[in-house]
Amino acid sequence: MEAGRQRQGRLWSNLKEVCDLLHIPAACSVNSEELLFQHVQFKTGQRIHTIGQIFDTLYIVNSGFLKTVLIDEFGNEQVLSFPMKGDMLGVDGIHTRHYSSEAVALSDCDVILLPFKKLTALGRVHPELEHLMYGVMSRELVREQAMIGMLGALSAEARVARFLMSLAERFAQMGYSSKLFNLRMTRHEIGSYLGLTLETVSRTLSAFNEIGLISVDQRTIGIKDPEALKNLRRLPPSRTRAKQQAAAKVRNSETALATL
Amino acid sequence: MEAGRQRQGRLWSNLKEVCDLLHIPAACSVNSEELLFQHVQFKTGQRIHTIGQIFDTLYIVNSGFLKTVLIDEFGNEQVLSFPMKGDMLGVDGIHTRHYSSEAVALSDCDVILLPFKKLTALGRVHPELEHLMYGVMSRELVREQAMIGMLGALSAEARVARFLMSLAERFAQMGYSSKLFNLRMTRHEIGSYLGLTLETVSRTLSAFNEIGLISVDQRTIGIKDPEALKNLRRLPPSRTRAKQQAAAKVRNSETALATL
DNA sequence: CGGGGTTTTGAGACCGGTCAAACGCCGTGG
DNA sequence: CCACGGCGTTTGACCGGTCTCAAAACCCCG
Repeated sequence: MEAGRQRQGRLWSNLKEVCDLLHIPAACSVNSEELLFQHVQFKTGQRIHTIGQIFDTLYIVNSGFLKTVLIDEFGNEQVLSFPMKGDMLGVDGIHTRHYSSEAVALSDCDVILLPFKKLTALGRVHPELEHLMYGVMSRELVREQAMIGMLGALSAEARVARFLMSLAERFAQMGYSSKLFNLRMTRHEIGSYLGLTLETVSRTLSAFNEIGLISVDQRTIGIKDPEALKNLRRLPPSRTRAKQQAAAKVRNSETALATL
Repeated sequence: MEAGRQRQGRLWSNLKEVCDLLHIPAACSVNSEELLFQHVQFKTGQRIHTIGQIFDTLYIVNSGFLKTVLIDEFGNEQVLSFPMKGDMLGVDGIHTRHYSSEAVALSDCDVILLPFKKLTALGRVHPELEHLMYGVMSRELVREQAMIGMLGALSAEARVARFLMSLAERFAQMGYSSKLFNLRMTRHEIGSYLGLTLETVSRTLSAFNEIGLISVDQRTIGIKDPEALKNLRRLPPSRTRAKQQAAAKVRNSETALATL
């Protein structure tokens, strides 16, 4: 079972490498050379896990691009996220012991397996690791909250603009260009992710292109005016503002944490 | 510091009571009579925590109704959830050490404080508790995923219908009537939660009332045709179905978990 | 060179948002 | 006790952003 990490070219990672991948500077007091996590490769179109499948492992993306989807009672896909390097998959399976979403590779991928049992056992020995787990799950939760906020309040154009900028940021983080990159997903998948139709996505991209905010050539996107994209908003709630700006002032008055 | 649970009428809970509240049949091997968690009361309108405030404790609702909201750069509120008995608050604060949302009491509330440090320390001693934590966070994540799916794919009527049914279920769980209950939130808050305007919410409720699906009297809602409400959908994606039903068949072919 | 999937673009319909007015509920104070 | 005012709700009329349906162009790959 103990393997030399390099067998068949990069098949195992130690704890430190996993932490680095998650962007969590875990104080690795662990001399973790001997506890290794297996890598698995997936080809484009393959599924990492499916809905209803028994949960027993979490996944971390080491390279490649995927999507996670919900499938409703009619077989309609709802895209939930586009995980890439450093993202964790499978957390939704913990609660019911079954994955509640499906993860599909949009490109050839390299994924690290984290057997959940093993992980929790380790967490008990190494508190930083446990904390790391909570942190990753919390991060995921915050991301989804932002998503809900976006779906609930922004116009189509604003959603597409933010989507592009968040992609640009991710690519920058990974060391790629944030000015020029390739979309790994179809317009349909983008639309599903953003709560829009593929036609609306396409039209919006064309419009951005016209105005000179971006350049579009099939799935190649060039970001030409990041600031404009970042600040692009539509005025879906316009009347509610005055009231809530007033409320914002009052908000800072008392936080009412009662007697602790 | 050690107190007799009944001081000032029900101010402390032990671990077992907390587990029960979360509907998690935690194998309480813990003789938890001596480790107690404090209750705190909040009056209508008070905030349990605010955005940016330093995170150090999680909360469990023991009684009452609240809302959690995001506030965007213009002061607009986006309602994220309506927590009630048994729900956990504050998980979003773990990642950045600051709460990323704000929790407000919609009625007088009784809330249990779970100091996070204390909790994780306990988790190390009692594995079931640790597992419980993961479970609750995962549950929350699944709930938000469902929310995203709803916002991304359902019509206004379907959203309102589902909202009413999910409320009915919650009330049933808590032992109240699922056929007749009071909304604790305004139309505006419902609209924000569902990604709609308050007018649309109002109109939709009126329409349901006309058709005889529900009865509406201010904030008192009577559920008259649960089945119809449960099955109510609109056909926003109609063309995409054929394709994806076909895909659903293929899906079961091979799950591609590679060589484990 | 052909064929399936993806993308673009157009024309039209409709859902849901916007703006506006009136009503009801309720606590406050004259 | 009633008048008042604030807030939440309802309802109407209108408008516009997105979806729908359709057709054509494009790309990739065999």
